[in-house]
Amino acid sequence: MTGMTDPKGQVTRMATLAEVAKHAGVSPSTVSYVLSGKRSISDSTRVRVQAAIDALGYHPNAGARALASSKSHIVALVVPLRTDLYVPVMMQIAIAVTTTARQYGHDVLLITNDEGPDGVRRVAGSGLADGVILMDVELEDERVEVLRSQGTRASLIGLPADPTGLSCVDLDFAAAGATAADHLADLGHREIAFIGQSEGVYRRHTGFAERTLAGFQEQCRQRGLRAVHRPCDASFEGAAGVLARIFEDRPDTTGLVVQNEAMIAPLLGLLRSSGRTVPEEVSIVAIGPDEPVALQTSPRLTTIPVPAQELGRQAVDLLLGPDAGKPGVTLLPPTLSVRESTAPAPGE
Amino acid sequence: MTGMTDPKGQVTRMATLAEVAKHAGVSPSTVSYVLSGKRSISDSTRVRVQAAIDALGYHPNAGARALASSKSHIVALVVPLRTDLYVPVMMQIAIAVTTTARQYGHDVLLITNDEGPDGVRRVAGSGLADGVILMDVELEDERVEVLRSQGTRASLIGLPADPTGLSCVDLDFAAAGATAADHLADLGHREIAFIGQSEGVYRRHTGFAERTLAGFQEQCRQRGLRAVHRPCDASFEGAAGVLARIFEDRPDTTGLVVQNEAMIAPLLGLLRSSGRTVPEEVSIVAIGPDEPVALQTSPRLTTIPVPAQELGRQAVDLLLGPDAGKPGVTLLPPTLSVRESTAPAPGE
DNA sequence: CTTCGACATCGAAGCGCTTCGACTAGCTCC
DNA sequence: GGAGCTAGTCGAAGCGCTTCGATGTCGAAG
Repeated sequence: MTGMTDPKGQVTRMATLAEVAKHAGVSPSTVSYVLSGKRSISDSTRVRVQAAIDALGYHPNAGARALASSKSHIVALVVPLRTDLYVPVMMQIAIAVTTTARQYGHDVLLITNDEGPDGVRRVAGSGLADGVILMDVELEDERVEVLRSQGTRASLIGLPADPTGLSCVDLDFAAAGATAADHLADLGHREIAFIGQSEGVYRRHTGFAERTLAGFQEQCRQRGLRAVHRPCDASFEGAAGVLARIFEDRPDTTGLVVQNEAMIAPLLGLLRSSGRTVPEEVSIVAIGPDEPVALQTSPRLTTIPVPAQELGRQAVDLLLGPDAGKPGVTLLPPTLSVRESTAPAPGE
Repeated sequence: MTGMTDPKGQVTRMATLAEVAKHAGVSPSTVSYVLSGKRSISDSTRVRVQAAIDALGYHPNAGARALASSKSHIVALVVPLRTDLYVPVMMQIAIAVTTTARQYGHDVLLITNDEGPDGVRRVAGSGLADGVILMDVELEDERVEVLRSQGTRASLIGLPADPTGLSCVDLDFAAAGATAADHLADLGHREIAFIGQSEGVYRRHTGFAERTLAGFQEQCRQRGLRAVHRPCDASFEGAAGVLARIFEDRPDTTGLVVQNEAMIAPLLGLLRSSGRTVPEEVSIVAIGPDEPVALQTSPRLTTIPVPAQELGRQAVDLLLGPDAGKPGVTLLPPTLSVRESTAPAPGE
């Protein structure tokens, strides 16, 4: 950041507020108040100051501003390093967070989880960020403890075991699981299978996977469906093995609920090549993928999408919005987009 | 950032360097030199200061540090909003950039392109970032002009039309296109098709697409292959249409080069259901996807991967490394991973 | 015609850090 | 034995901004 080049190509020092003040013939504090609007300013001076700002190409210095006001106007977004969760959804959330934060005049600092809880400590402790948004929250999450003990402003995308005192937002995955079961039950399916995330995800107690499963199983019970759950690794072989086992164990299975976005394409391929048509013989509900993926397949998928954009937006609102800091859990209701991968059970 | 809670749960103000100095019985400047290592310090004081730091849980204040040193230790990463480029690759780059930057003691600020060139102007002009990394660089890119005129430290992932004075790194896409052609030629294919990005990508003159195509076509000419190029939208119908047209126009086509990651799965599905086996009847080389995708398909894909991780790492090295600031273009040589989607042409 | 508040502006005191001399020992070297 | 070092430390001057009184003006209220 050496400075700007003037029309002659000379590098000039960056303009300061004091210079703007001199150029406009007012005191520095007046310029500051013009910028912040924290005190009333006459139209005439406001115009003059604005002109000076434009003339000098002035940008307030972020460091100085942060020091003086002890507000950095930065939020930290902690993203998982892992690649076993659906990447496009992460990206969508990250982008939604960034654009929403900009609307509050904030920027977003990207923190990867390889620093673990220390990343949060560092960023909050140094005043680099005014607040923290955590993605991929686990049930027992060290980072959450750090946030609590530092009194850091934060909002979580996902639910820890104990959300006391925290702002959280997430899809209501239990309801999503139940909705999927309901949809298949309504179509007359009686024997269905749930193809989930890889074992590791369940072992890590990433809440969403367990909540989905619980909601699904409970609803199956209530609707009298026979259901099995199969974790599934993100590989073609994984999908093939799981699928084969399902139809071996329960040849009459006619409905599949899939919560493993990466496996959708392989599954469809496998079903097709094993001669089972979708949706005539097997119906599929996908939990997780958003529009793009669902529409790229053939047949188009009936889905319960993760509202990535909305999650990102709300996380920022919770952090910076009018009633920021009020703890509470926001669960977004799932929506079912019925497309072409589900149909009445055979013989219905 | 209210502060820390002490063992009794009281919120305490954050420790300052001055307090650390007092606690250690030295002057503030000494503490600063301990932290920065810019002057020699006796072991005994170093130890005492370190003890004070630990005791008080001191973290230097980022804003003050930035103001005093006019270095923010932040780099801005400008990511495209668009979703028509391969998202996982972007994400991998972003993560590689972040972890590499941390090794240089820097953090990463995420800027989305919805601000356009102004985002770059703002971040550089305010001293928020020490440098900028641009992704998805277009041939004529406004942001590049801003960087030039502000004299901002920057490195680009991708190549603008005129890279004079800039540090750039990218995959050698021309070589990648040539390598793909070569591989198919070596296997005896004579009639091949290039399935590319959506028309929009070519229209925007995103350099990589054009460079790939040029390298591919040139090599086809030299090897005496008949080749056609077909842009392809990211939808199932798009893929279906393109594929149908290819085999209508040139029924003897036996090789496909695909530079459109999202379309790989649909294409494989379509080929299978149209009764063309891969690789016995049709060989496929994919340019772009990295490991995960290539291994999730069946058959596993022969690919020329985009070395996302390496691109991210090098972009940061170019920005912060030992000989930062030296302009120049780094083109990474493509690698061909031969897997199961390519085989000798039928009848060879 | 005072008195009071609202409005508009200024001055100065920091915010917490870096950094540049300056200073003190304790050496070496001739 | 004084000149010239180097290593180790300190003090003070900012970096560019925000913010809190203080000050001056003017019209409305009494």
